[in-house]
Amino acid sequence: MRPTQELLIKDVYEIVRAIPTGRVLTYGQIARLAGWPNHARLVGRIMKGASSAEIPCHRVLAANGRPSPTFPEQRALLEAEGVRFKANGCVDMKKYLWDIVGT
DNA sequence: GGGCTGACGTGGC
DNA sequence: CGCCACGCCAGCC
Repeated sequence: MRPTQELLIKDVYEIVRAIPTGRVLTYGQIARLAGWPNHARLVGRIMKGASSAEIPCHRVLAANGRPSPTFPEQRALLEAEGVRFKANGCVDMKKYLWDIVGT
C-alpha cells in the first residue's frame, strides 16, 4: 500500500490536534503514530497545506528542534505558549517534546 | 519513465 | 554544536 497525502491527512490532523499546549512533536513521530514510518517528509507536505486548518501546526518541528523555514510566525506562537528557544534558534527538545507515555 | 524538489531523519566527523 | 553525506519517498514537471 502506497501512502498518499490524502490517505494520511486525517490521521495526521487528529494527532496534531492532540498535542498539548506548550509541547511539541516531530514530523517523524507523527508519521510513525499514523502508522507510516519513513514518511516524515509527507507529513511535512501535509503541514504546509494545513496552514489555514484548525490545527496547532506550529507545535510540529523537525527532530532536531528546528522550526519551519516557510512559517515565520511559528516561533512567536510557540513562545507565547511558554516554549523557549535556544541561542541557535532551535527548541530544546529534551524539555518540550511531547512524551505521550510520560505526560 | 526520468529527474529534481523538499515544513525529514540519522549517523559520522 | 555545526556541517555534511546518505537514505528516504510522494509530488510535480
